[in-house]
Amino acid sequence: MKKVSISDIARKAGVSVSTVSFVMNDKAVKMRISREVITKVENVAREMGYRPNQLARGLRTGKTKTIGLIVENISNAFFASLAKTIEDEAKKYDYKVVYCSTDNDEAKARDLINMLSQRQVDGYIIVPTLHLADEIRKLQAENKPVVLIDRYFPEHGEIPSVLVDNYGGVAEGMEYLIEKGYRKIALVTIEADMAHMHDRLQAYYDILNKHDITPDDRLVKLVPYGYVHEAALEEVHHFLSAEGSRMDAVFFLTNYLGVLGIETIKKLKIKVPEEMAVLCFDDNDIFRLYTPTISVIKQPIAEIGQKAMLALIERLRHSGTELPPDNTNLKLAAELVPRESI
Amino acid sequence: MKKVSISDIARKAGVSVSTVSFVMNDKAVKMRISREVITKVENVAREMGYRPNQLARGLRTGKTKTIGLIVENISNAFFASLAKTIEDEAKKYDYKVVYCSTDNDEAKARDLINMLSQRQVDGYIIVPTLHLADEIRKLQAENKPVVLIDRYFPEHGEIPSVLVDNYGGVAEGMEYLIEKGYRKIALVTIEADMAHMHDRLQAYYDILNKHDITPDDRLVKLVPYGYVHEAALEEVHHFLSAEGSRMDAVFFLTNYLGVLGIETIKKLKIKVPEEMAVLCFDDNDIFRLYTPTISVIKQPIAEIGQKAMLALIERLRHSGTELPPDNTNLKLAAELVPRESI
DNA sequence: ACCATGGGCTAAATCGATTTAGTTCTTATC
DNA sequence: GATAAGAACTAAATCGATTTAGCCCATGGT
Repeated sequence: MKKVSISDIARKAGVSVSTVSFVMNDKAVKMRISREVITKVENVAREMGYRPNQLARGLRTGKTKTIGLIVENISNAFFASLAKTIEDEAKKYDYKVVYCSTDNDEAKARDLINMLSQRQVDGYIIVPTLHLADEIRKLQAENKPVVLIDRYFPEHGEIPSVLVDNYGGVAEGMEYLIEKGYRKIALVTIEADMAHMHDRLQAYYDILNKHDITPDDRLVKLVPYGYVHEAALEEVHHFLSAEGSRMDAVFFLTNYLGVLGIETIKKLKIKVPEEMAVLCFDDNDIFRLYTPTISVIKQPIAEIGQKAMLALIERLRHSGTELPPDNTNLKLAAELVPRESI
Repeated sequence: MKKVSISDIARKAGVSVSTVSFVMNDKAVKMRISREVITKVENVAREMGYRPNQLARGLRTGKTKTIGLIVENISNAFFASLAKTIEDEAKKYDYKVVYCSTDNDEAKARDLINMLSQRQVDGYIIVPTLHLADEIRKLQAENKPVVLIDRYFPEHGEIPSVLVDNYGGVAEGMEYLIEKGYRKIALVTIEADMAHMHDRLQAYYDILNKHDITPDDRLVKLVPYGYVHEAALEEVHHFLSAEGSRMDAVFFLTNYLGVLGIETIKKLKIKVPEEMAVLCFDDNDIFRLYTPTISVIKQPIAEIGQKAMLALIERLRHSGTELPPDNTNLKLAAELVPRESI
C-alpha cells in the first residue's frame, strides 16, 4: 500500500491538485472554492487517509516547522528535563523538536549543526561547546535564528542566550555557607573553559574575598572535561580523601559532579554536615532523597526552556524582513534550596 | 546569504547539475566523469560550502535516513538512557534519530506517529501505548518497518519487539526474596493494562504459589496510570503507612514507582531492610546511592537499544523486495543486582 | 567511407507539495 | 448588446535534489 499524495486525492475527487491544496490549507474560501467542492475534497482526503508529505511542503515553502535542539547529553537529568520542557513548549507554537547530544565534543557539535542544517530546520536552540561561535554565526548569516541555553559567549552578545545567573547563584550559595559559619569551603568544578563555569568560579573567589577569607588552592579541584565516569569518580575520590581534612564544606559546581561527590562521600563514610557540609549547583532527584538531603542551587529549568523558546519564536516570526526583536541575553535567577546537608 | 544549491555549484563550475550530483554521490567514476571535472566540482563545492538539501533528496529518493523513536517520557532516566543508546547506535548505521514522548497518552501517540509519518521517517522504534497496535499495523502496511521496545502486543507476534524478560526478572527477584526468608512480600505496580506489566504481576503470583504462600490482596497496590507525581506519591504513601505492618518486604515494579517508594520510606522513617526489605524493577542512580543501597532487577538497556536497532536496520535493508528477516520477538535476560536493602 | 563502441557529459522527468497567473463561465451594469 | 466584474476553478512554475535516457565526439575496425 503506497502513500496517498495530493494528486491521488485530486484524481479521485475530480478536481485539480491546486484545488486540493487550497482546501487542505484552509485557503479554500479565499480562493473561492465552492462549499460542495470543499466538502467533497475533505471527504475524499479523509477516506483515503491523506497526510501531506512534509518534505515536499518544506522544500517548496522553505519552512519545516522544526527546530533543532543540541544539548550536551540527553541522558543527563538536567538536559533531559530541559529537552522535555522545550518539546512541550514547541508544540504550543506548532513546532517539532529534534534533539541531539554533542557529548561536549567540538567536532560532533559541528557535525550535528551540519546535519540539522541539511535537514532544513527553521531554528536552533543550542548548548554550545567552547569553539562553536563561528559555526553559529554562519547559521545566523543564513538567516537561521539561534538561541543559546545554559552556556553563552560573552564576546558574542549578538547571539541570543537564556541561562541561569551563574554568578549570582554561586554567590548566594557561598554567602549561605559563610553565614552558617563555614570558612574552609572547597570547590569541585570542571575545567572552567566556558564562560558559564568561569562565572561560577569567579563568584566563589569574589565572595571569599568579600569576607576576607584567603582562598586555598588545595581546596579547589578542577576535573578535566571528557573523563569517563570512572576516571572522574577517581579524581573526586582522590581529592576528598587527600584534602578532606582541610575543608569544612564542599561546593560541587555541577549536577554531575555532585553525584560523583555523593558517591565518594558515601564510600568514604564522611558525615554530612558534621564533618563536611555539602552544596551543589543544580538539583537532581538524588539530592532530594539522599540521607541527609543535599542543599542545592536550583536552576529554573522550565523557565529557561520557555524563555528560550519564546525568544526563538520571535526571531522565527520576524525572520528576514523586519529587524529582529530586542537583543536577548537573559540571566534568570537561581534558587537556593536549603536542605539537611548544611 | 542564501544557501548554496546544486545548481549554484553547477553554474560556477561550468557543468550540469547531473554532473555535480554524480560527483557528490560518488557515482562519478561509474558515470565516467573525468578526473579534472571531479576535482573541479569538489573544489567549487567545498569553497561554496555546499550541503545537500535533505528534503529534496528525501523527496526524490523516498529515503530520509531518519528513524523515529517514540518513548513514554524522555525525561525519565530509563528512557533517556535508552534514547541515548539508540541515537549512538543509529549513527553507526548512518541514521539520524528523532524522538518524542507520548506521556502514555493514546491520542498523543497517534499524533506522533502521524507527525513522523508526514516527515517520512524510514522506520520506527516505539514504546507503544495500550491501543496502538492498529496504528502500527498501518505503518507496516505502508512498508515502514517498526520495532517495539519495552512493551509488546502478545496477540500481534508479527510486530517485532525487543524487551527484557519481564516474567523472568520478577520471578528471579521473588525467588531471591523468598530465599532470604521474606514471606509477606508486598507489590506496588501500575495498572497492569499492558502485557509487560501483566507478565511481571503474573510472575509475582506464580512464584508465591510455587512456594505455597497465599497471596494477600491487601499487599498488592495498583497505582493508576496518568497520576501526577503528587497524587501517585500520596497513593504509595497511604499504602505503606496503612499496610506497612503486614509486610516484611516490598517489590516496586517500575523505576518510577521505586523512586516514589524511596521517598515515602524516607518520610515514614521505615528501617530498611530490618523492618522492610526493598526491591525494585529497573535501576536508577538513586538506588545505587541511597542509604541503604537498594537491590534491583536491572534491565539490559544497552542491549535492548542495540538489538532493536539491529532488527530495524535489517528490515530497512530488506524493505520491499525480498521477504523480511526472521520474526524478531526477543526477550533479554534481566540481571538481579543484590544490594543492602534485602 | 561507414558503422560500432565507448568515453564524457547533459537534458529532462520526477518526487509532492505551494502559489501565481490565468481561464472560463455567469451575472450585473449602462 | 457590449463590457466589466466577480465566482470557481486550473495550468504550470517552482523548490533542490536523483536518475534515466541519450547526445556528441573520437577512435578503431572493415
